[in-house]
Amino acid sequence: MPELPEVETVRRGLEATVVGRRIERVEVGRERTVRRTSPAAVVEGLTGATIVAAERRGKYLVCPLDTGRAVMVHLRMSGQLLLAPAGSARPAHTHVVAHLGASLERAAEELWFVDPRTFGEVVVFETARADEQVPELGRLGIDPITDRFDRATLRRLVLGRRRRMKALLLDQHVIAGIGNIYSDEILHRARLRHDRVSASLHGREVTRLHVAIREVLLEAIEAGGSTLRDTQYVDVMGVSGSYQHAHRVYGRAGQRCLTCARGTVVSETVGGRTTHYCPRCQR
DNA sequence: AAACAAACCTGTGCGC
DNA sequence: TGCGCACAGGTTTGTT
Repeated sequence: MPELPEVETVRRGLEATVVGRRIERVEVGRERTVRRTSPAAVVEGLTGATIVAAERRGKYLVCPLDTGRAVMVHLRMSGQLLLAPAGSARPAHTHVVAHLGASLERAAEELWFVDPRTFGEVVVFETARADEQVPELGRLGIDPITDRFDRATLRRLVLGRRRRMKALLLDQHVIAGIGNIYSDEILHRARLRHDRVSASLHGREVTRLHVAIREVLLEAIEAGGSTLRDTQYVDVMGVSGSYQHAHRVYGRAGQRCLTCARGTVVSETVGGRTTHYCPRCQR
């Protein structure tokens, strides 16, 4: 479910609400969620620690603690982090609960990790040993909303290999954070077909792609992400995003292309993922 | 090197 | 209304 814009929205929510607060108590209700280590490791690693920051790397959330450790959370398909008043009734599939002490601004609260499909993960790791304990963080590609992601960098990433463009955008080792919704939206804005071979892109196409990646992701963050009809994705306050109303191809199969007004949006399965595009204005 | 399928799970929406 | 099936935002692993 959540891609870079949704994870960034969650990160901002955490930054505004839980940074600086102490974790007083932790409950782990589902072993699978902490499968990397163990329930005891997560309880012991979090209890008594103060959250120092809320960071994002691609689709991963990382919160450094004041203990030399950090907690990594990946929401995968159906994970949510929700903030609630202490003692609130928990929704089904609440697998981890962190009890947060009161701060000057906020009363005592609970931070819930809710995840029906249980693909999501919570890992407490030692910052100094991140390479061995959370190796995937070190393998992530460049984050596309940072200043380092300039046109020259993208050009090198695209022209240096022969990958179909959609597969390239989805590869977290190349660019970190783009998933199925935003790859379709980005390629549509860049007017590129999903099956274009990366090394075949011309200079102007690289420029269009660079602009499209940044614009789509930044606009989606501005809108608080995309919440599809199953409302799986919400921010830490339980609020839905609104970028789904700005989608131009995702979920619009059979409908008129909003950009060229003449083509019809097509949906087909590519590499196991549903792919939407306009065959008329994407080449 | 790159493409593909399967695996991990549960919930929802659709057709009949 | 109920049932069964296809499908879903991600990532890793193993095979072609």
